[in-house]
Amino acid sequence: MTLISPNTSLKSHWPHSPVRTMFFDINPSNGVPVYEQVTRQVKFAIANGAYEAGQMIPSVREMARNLAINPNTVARAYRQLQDEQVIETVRGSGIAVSRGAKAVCRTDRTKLIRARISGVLQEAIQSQLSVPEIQQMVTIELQRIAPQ
Amino acid sequence: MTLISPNTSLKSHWPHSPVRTMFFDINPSNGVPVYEQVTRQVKFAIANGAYEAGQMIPSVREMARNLAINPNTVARAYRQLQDEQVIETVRGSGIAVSRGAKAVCRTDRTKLIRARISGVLQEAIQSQLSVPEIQQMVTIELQRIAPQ
DNA sequence: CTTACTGTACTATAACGATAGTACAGCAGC
DNA sequence: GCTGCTGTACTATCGTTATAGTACAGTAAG
Repeated sequence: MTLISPNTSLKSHWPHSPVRTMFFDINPSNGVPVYEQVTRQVKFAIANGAYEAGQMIPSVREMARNLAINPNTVARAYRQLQDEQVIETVRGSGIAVSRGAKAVCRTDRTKLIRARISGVLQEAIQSQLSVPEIQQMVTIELQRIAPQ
Repeated sequence: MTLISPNTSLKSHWPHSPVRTMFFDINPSNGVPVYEQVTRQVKFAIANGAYEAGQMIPSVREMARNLAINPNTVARAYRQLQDEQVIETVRGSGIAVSRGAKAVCRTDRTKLIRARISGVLQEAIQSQLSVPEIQQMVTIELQRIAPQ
């Protein structure tokens, strides 16, 4: 888990939001490509309001340093986010969150999580575990992860 | 989804179980390596009793043909299962399910599914979705996958 | 013995993800 | 103008996964 603060030392062509902090968690041996983990977590951060529209996000090199990954990997993630209109580049200055980003990211977040849940449940059903067994596993694990 | 019948045309040094059928589902673009999908599903089949101890499982080449994948990939999966003592090779004849396999596979199945569920739930929590939201998603998807 | 199947062991190739390093154009601040 | 940052665009290398093809030793059945 890495602590990341949005970059506020540079001006964009939009007004800035107040400083926020965001937690990122990259797992290189996860099966999920690192660049996808980055795009996903930036989207989640925007969905949560950790990054507001117009705000600058950490530079490619800074993000790479913080996550202990290669700048090229971050650049690839940012390129993808840019293709999806989530962020806009201000050449020479940095990268800013787009205007409509929050709504898009909230939708994407729900879709992504729902798809993952669906996949796991399919796998569980296919492995011949009973529905009550699966429900119990979910309940116990959820209790363990998010107590109370 | 591919229908696979256990190979009963060959004799092993153990008595045979009656013929069973087993469903395999390989997704090449899943993020999960194909050879791992094969090992996992063979384990699940043994856990379910679809393959009993002493019974011969489909040959490398037959499995590859049925799943439309490369024989080398199947061989790699079988090698891994052999390392884990789940199957034993009878050179020239084929591959048989080991004696203690079922218990091992049942344990492994539970561990694997539990780990996947835990991972997804962690991701959901980390993405700032609320516990009730997650519970609702699980309920709905489970209902959709395994109705009634 | 011959034939046809087994598992196993290579080599080679391709695709993809990730890293390392270099380079260049644009902007901010001094 | 100079310095230091920014994004972007390469090239090269490495490891993993998957495929294709070939080869060889062992077994079963005729």
